[in-house]
Amino acid sequence: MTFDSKDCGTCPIRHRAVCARCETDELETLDAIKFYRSFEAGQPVIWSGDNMDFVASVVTGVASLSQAMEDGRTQMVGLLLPSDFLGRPGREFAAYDVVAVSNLTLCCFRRKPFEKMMINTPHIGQRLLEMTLDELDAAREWMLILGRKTAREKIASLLTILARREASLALQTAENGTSFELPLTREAMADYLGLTLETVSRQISALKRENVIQLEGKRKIIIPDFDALMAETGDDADGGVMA
Amino acid sequence: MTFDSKDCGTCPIRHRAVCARCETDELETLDAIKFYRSFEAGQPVIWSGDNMDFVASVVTGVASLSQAMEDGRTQMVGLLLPSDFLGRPGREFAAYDVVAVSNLTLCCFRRKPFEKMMINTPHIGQRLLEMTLDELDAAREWMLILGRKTAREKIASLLTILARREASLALQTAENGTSFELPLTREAMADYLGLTLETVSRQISALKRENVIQLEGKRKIIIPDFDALMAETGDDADGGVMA
DNA sequence: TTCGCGCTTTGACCCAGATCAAAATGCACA
DNA sequence: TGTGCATTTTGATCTGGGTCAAAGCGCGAA
Repeated sequence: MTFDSKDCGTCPIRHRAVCARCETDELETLDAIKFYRSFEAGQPVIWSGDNMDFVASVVTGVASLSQAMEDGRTQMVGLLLPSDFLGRPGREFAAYDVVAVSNLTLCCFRRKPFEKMMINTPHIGQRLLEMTLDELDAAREWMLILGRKTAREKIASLLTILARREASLALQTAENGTSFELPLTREAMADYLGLTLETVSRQISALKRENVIQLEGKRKIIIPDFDALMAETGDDADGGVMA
Repeated sequence: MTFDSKDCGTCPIRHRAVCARCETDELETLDAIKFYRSFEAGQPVIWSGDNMDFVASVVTGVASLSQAMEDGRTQMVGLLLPSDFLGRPGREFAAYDVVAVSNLTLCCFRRKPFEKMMINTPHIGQRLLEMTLDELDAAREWMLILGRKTAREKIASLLTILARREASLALQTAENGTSFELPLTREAMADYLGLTLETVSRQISALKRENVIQLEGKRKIIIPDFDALMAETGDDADGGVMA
């Protein structure tokens, strides 16, 4: 699937991506250095160490960043949803393995001209700083999950995070409980949470058995009572929303 | 200990902190909104949720950022060494507990004027973006440690990280192996690594027994063969230095 | 409609690291 | 020079989640 429209005006992530603050003329400059690339679910986008001559915004779909050890142990270190930014200005080689988790469309910018543009287009740098600070906060929440939570709390936390991000993108606060399509395989969830896929499967079964969640097929999650799920995450009762 | 000098010219972190790129006139503007604060080892700097009307650079000493769960489980999510930045422009309340791990001196900037200054002093925003991207990379390396490494690998990784940061600050590449003062208690190391303090103690004893490291007192670490320590981290043989 | 192949679930067993408990170390201060 | 307290070490035991193994699903291709 190729993303046909080159028109930022109809772009679904126009107001959230790295270009969110750009004026019309700035968008035109960006337009000259941009191109779209699409990947099918499961396809690699780039491997750690590869030369990376672009940076990009996720337009649709989900991508993962992960780190692998020589013996095969793998830890996911980033989960990129629509509007998230991929790559680092000034970095020549990819630092992580990037994989398309679902079908994926990227809006890519040639790296060199993008870096040049950042210098005299403060809007881009400002927005990128905001997004990076948000990612750092997310990484720190994730570190608490990895370091201190039980397997059950990890699963509940992941479902909570996915449900919330889903809700913030498509603003359907569902009538009868929340529900969403799970974009990750059991193995990807395990790599996210620092667990094995067997433990992920067992904990999901347990949450289902206790009716904290319901499954429709293998991939659709229904959350009858969001607070009940929250209570399983080990986090403060109040959504911990603070700043 | 109060930091007397108001003179950025003699500041030990002048060239690495958020003000690294500032010109003389910009330093003067910063000077007008800055003040120094000192904390003794073990003292809290601020608690999560507190109003935070400043941001700051660490001038000397070490501070930790951590998150606590209601039941007391604690995960460190940031370790701030000299030149590291504390706080987030635009954020009114602290998101983490900040504690002085050793005696600590901060160069604080009043938050509101600092935010205003960022708008028309691109050097500050640019430098902060760089530093934030570096922190995000560090957080992602840390996530691999938390999610996938064994206790022994975690300890070896932490010692490696501390030794490297130490080396980059004070450039003494020691004649006969590296050595450095361990700024963390066993409990702080456990909070960093997602372990218990008993496991930390046992693994350090094991590394000492096998002569991978030596201790001088409880806190001074001597690394007779840095490569031997590296081999225990589980990371790629080549320092994995890549951009 | 059956075959093959990912993905997922479930079971049996094991072990790294947690937990609980006690002793050792070391240093500030009287 | 000893007392008190925080920190660290070490030991004994327990357990959550890993490992190994074997079925269950779907679902797309033929």
